[in-house]
Amino acid sequence: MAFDKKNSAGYLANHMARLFALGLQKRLNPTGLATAQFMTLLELWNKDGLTQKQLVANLDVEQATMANTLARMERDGLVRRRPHPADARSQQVWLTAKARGLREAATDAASAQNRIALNGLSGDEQEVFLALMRRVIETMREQRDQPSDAD
Amino acid sequence: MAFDKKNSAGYLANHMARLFALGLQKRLNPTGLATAQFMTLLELWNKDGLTQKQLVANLDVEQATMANTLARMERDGLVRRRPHPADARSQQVWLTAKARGLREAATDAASAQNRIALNGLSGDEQEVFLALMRRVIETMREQRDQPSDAD
DNA sequence: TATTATTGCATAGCGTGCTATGCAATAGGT
DNA sequence: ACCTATTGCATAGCACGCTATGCAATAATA
Repeated sequence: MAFDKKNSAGYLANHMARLFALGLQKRLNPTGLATAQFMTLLELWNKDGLTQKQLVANLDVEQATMANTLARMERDGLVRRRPHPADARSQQVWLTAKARGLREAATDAASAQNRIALNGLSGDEQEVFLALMRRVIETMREQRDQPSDAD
Repeated sequence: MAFDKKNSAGYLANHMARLFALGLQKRLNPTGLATAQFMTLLELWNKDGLTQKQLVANLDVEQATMANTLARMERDGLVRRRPHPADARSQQVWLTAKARGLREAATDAASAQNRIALNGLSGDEQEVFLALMRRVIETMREQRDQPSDAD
């Protein structure tokens, strides 16, 4: 029996994530935000002045990825980076007024995308679906963080 | 109530897909394949000599994305593109012996990644999970393909 | 048949993810 | 105090997704 993509969790996850990203991208268009910028803003709206290291930990992306995202956000006038008062290696990331003003429109866009994507599922099914994704994510994170057979 | 990423299907889908991609990438390393190359090979192992247009339709990616993936695959000696006998605009994509020889190792790698990712779910839960993803994908595809308010 | 529209593909440019690497600042060990 | 480790970040290079655009071949139409 050949490998069947329609029964492959990874294949479906990739396809689904691409569709989510496209939909969100389109809905975020009026705000001028890109998807990774929105993800980062979610953290900063919640707590301003985080360091790059904290953002990396919260969002589970690589440090280099976050450095580039922050550079684009600074270019676009969404954040400013200021030296950390206690550690000259580190910087704190602070929102601009512009970024603070985009919160409602952006979260509305994301909520709309989620609502529409899950439109075909009952309330119970939606809960089950989120819970299953959280469990699969946790499994893969543990797997990743346990090299088990390090050289 | 603030937007909560842990209850956002899109956020979870993105995180999950990144973890799947990383895991698959690592397992595919011995074969030298990249993830999009593997996805494309899945189609060609099943039916050789497809056109770029057919690959685009089967994998639901943009034409330009597939053109670049095929260029990298040709560079890596996985496929050759030959003119279509009936339409000079089109090309057929043919596997090399090298690509044919990678089938088992690559599909084993993907199966292992899927197995480990779903390790924490019961057999029933795995079926439910796949079915829910398929439904959400279908919902978003329909949404995307219905511009509804075209200009 | 000549003109126009469509189709199939390539290329450019960019966002977002990764690994690998380098550098400056801090922390630790002698 | 010095030397070495580690830590925080930036940069380079690449894969892979997207949109926008251009070109050549085919199809459709007047």
